[in-house]
Amino acid sequence: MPAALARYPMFSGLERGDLALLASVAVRQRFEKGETIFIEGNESLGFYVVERGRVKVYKVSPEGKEHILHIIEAGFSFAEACIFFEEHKCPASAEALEDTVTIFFPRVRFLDVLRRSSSIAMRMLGSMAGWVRLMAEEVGGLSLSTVEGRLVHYLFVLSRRTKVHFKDETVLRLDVPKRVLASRLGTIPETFSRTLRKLQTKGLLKVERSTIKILNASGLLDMLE
Amino acid sequence: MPAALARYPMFSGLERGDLALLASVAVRQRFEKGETIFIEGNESLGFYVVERGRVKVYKVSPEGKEHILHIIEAGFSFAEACIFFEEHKCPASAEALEDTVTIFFPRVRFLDVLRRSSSIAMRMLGSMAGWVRLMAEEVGGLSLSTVEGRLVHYLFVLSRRTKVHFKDETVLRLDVPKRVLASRLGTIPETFSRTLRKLQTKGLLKVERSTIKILNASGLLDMLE
DNA sequence: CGTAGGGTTGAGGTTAATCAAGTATGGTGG
DNA sequence: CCACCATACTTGATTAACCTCAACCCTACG
Repeated sequence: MPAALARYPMFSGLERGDLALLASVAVRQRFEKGETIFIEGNESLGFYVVERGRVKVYKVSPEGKEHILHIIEAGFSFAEACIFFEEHKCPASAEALEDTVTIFFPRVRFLDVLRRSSSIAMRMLGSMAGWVRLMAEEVGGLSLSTVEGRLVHYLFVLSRRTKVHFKDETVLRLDVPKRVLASRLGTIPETFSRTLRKLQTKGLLKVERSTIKILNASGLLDMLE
Repeated sequence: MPAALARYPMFSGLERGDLALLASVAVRQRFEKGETIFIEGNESLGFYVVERGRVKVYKVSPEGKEHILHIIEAGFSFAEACIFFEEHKCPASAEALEDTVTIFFPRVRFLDVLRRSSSIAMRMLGSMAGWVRLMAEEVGGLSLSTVEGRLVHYLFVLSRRTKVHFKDETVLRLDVPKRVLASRLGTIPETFSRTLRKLQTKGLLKVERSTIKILNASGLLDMLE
């Protein structure tokens, strides 16, 4: 396991000893598609790195509506912050979007690891900082933009993540059901559908099932600025 | 200076040696009311603890509208996360809301401090985790609530911060101009004003200048659930 | 007394949620 | 292969929230 941990961005480049230390507390966990990993308000037990599969982190409003904060792809971590809260209560819930394998680091033992290795602590700081930035952008985006703007922004980010250039004729594949995407963008499937159609009507892109072809990249990007 | 640092929640209870280490890199900085501390996109130079005064952290939308993410009160820190970003670019801007004194920790020297003291690193992790939680709540609140809900929530948080009980006849003092509050709640002064009036019409509270008297605490709290 | 800034109010338009109904799509059992 | 159903998605009509713009009020202050 130690060497395997180095494959994850969060741990890559760490010394052998650090990796061994991490491995000594790591536990592999499996979740079926749709299975709950933890629920908002419950005690945080530790943090997770996704080895295979995909996880959604979400909050539920008082009225019962679900809003997805993040979709965690294989290779990335989540729930780091929870282990540092005084009452270690999770501020959100997590559920496997597909059959998923995670590497789990139990809270108390992992806190001890952090105290012992400043290299690992620094990685953790970097990882948490990434979350802060992401959420800062999220807050900015949510409060300042329309659904249309958020959707275009999502497509742009998606293209970077899949490492394709965002230009005319580029074809993007929506990797999650549209209703999940709608929740991710803070809206509902109906509005999502209509927004996609509007962009299509304007000739900016073409939708076919779950693939989207960019027809006018500069036109789309103009909407972000 | 070392002993003085222990007054801040972030550093309280640290050993003498850690405090000395911190003090050796700390620098006191002064900002006039309205003065910019840093601007989104610029390189992060370090992180700050507010000794006196108040600071707003905000983002500006493409259309030029400002949205305040946080108001940092005396005693609290901000911009921790920025020093860990690869390109260390600030994801938001900061400006003094009044004459302000900060304790500034330069990035490179502070990173060295973190490597040397795991106690300080753990404090830093705790502090960043606090930001993650705050922003998670913010995202939840922004996307799931109406202005009315956010306003009531703000009043509730304000009462906790000023350590008064949130019940009938409680008088709260808005400690920032209403237009700042509007921005903090992700709206504009007009809507803010109307929302306040609506709550008043419903007999839930009474507004006089910048003080608010709670008339029906349970009625207000019902709106959050 | 005039002006400026913060705040409030009104009319009108836009965005997006809700409710209700319709159209694929993809199994599953016969 | 087809009838059936469940689920995902789409579309339309209606409604509520809230932003925009424009005007107005009030207090402070020269």
